[in-house]
Amino acid sequence: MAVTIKDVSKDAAVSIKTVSRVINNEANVAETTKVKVLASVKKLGFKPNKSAQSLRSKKSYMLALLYDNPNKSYLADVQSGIFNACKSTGYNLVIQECDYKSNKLKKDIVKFVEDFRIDGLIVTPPLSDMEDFLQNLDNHEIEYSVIAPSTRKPESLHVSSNDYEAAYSLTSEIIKHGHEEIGFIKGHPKHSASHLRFNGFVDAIKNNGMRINEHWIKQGNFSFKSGFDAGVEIFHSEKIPTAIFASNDSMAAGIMKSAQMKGLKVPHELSLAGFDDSPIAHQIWPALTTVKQPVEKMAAHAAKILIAKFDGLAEQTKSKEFKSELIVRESLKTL
Amino acid sequence: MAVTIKDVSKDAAVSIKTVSRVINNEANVAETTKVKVLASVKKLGFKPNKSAQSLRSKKSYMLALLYDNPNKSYLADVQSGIFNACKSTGYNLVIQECDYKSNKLKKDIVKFVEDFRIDGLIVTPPLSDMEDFLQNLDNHEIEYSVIAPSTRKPESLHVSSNDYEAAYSLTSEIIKHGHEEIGFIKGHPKHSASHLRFNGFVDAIKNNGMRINEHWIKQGNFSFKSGFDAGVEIFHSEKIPTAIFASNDSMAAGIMKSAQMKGLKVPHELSLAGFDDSPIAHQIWPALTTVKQPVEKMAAHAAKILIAKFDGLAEQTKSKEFKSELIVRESLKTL
DNA sequence: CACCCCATTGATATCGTTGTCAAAGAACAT
DNA sequence: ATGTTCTTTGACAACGATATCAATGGGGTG
Repeated sequence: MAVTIKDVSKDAAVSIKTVSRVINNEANVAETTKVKVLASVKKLGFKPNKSAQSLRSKKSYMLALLYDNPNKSYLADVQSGIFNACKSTGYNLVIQECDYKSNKLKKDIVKFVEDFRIDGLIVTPPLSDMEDFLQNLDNHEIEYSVIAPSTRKPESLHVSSNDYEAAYSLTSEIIKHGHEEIGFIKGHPKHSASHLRFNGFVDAIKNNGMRINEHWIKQGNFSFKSGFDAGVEIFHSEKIPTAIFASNDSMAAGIMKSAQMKGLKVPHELSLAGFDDSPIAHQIWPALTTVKQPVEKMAAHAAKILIAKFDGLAEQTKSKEFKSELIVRESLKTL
Repeated sequence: MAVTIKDVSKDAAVSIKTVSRVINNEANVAETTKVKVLASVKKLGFKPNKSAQSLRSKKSYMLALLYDNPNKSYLADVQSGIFNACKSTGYNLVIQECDYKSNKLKKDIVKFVEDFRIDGLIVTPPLSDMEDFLQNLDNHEIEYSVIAPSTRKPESLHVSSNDYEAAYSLTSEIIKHGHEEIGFIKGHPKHSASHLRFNGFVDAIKNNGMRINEHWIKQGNFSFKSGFDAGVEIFHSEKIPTAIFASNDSMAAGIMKSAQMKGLKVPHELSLAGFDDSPIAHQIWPALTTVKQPVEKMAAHAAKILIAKFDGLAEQTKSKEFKSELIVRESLKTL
């Protein structure tokens, strides 16, 4: 039924092995032979049988995405990016949900990789920030690529974003709008992005000669509820800030809810900013000023550098930092 | 390195083929032999090599999820459900984004299935509502399971939800809250759920002896923007309803935005209801009254019935209708 | 011209499973 | 006791690719 290498080899009048060489891009194949074989491949519509390749070559052609992140829209974007990157390469993706708090995690993942013969992992926050977890993968010689790691060893495969700079410029933007009393809601403490964003905020405040009011700095965990709770706390105090920068959009939405319940008008009485540009950022009113990261592109690149390494093309596709984009919307008012 | 059938066969002192029979649950294996083999399998931690199985048996052990639905949270839930169902079975999932409007769709999907040797498809709305598309799969003898199909042939594999009944009871609930002037935003016309929900609304209105005001019935397409636009239109007219039922939460959120921009207070001056219980439903204020469908469970079941068919267990796992749950939140006010 | 080297190619074994088919033994009917 | 059928088991081929290693031949060197 299906076209096999054998059919191609007959059509091109070469040996099976030569066809194999061509489709695997091996060296030492004469250019004329290559052209001939590729013509036959195209003519017959040949697609190598993944199972046979995998069985013989011991590669599974499967990547796994490791995540423990309740943000569905982030997950969807990451997946979408990886799938697109895989599409043309013959690799497949499986998704593996994790529990970063589990003490069996390290063992479980090693077992998972061995059981399913996964070729490589793509690791997302907060797992990407757990040094011992990554070290364990190294120890077991498991290949992986990291999205937004806390430390970026030059030899590791990773993609990162400029969280610090983005938080710095968003904060500067808020200041430019005339705000001097600004609150901040920190993200999940296990995510390195939380610290980068906070540091960006702090430095922007200081470099503008302003001071931080500790009462307006609250610990959140990226969830809507944590933002809501932080808002309730802040609005309970006698003096409230004129603007609040939340480390992500969900928390900003939470604050907005608590503000609206308190009768505070956004942005007239309180300006708000988030981070991520999740769908919710423009599905509430007023729409959130935020920072958009190219999550899909980052994820795609994370997959690409991993695959490039497998295919021996590591030189062409390297770790990279992506730039975020500031999006100013209605929730930020000029004082 | 890895444990193979051969190792197990030696340990259990039977032939390779007998081990194969046991792990595939084939008939005609003596009970004592079976026990013996399973003990060895467990002892050695044997896991069959998927590639070898696949190569020999011509099955890929891969399912594909077909979707063309911009709702990320819905997609995430569907995926999550399917992955969970696959986990214990040895099947894998690949995700395939489609364009339901493409005239090459039918051909593309057939090619996709053949190229990747996909064992079966899981089809989501709106593809699940395209009769000719499904018919084409039948013609090519491609196995599939449908989520929320418009017509439910008894012999087809599908899972459905009680959209009509849920819309009927949500509408009744709104009426019970004292509303007599109720608007409705229809969903995407290609989704059968849109019509089911609308019919449920219409019948509830009529059975309560009330009348429909055509000016308050607007066509949407499930997007936030279509809800927003519908809201703008409705609020532009001289008389506005006391409540609006949108066919999903995104559109309800869109209406809420347009209401708030118009200065209308929800729920004091306008009650709102959505459908789906997406994250946004409780991330805006006031939180939306809505209907929660067990999307994850439905998707898991869709995968299960498909896999059951492959494994010859079709009798045990059948097509099924799932019940939705009414969730009343702040956006619905008693008049 | 003889020699060696390297680029190119192919014959054959092999990956780990399942399919095919036949054999052995148990159970049952005649 | 004999033939027939059914259950249980195993030997061996096969799936479709890649790995290994040897063969071929053109080009360079002394």
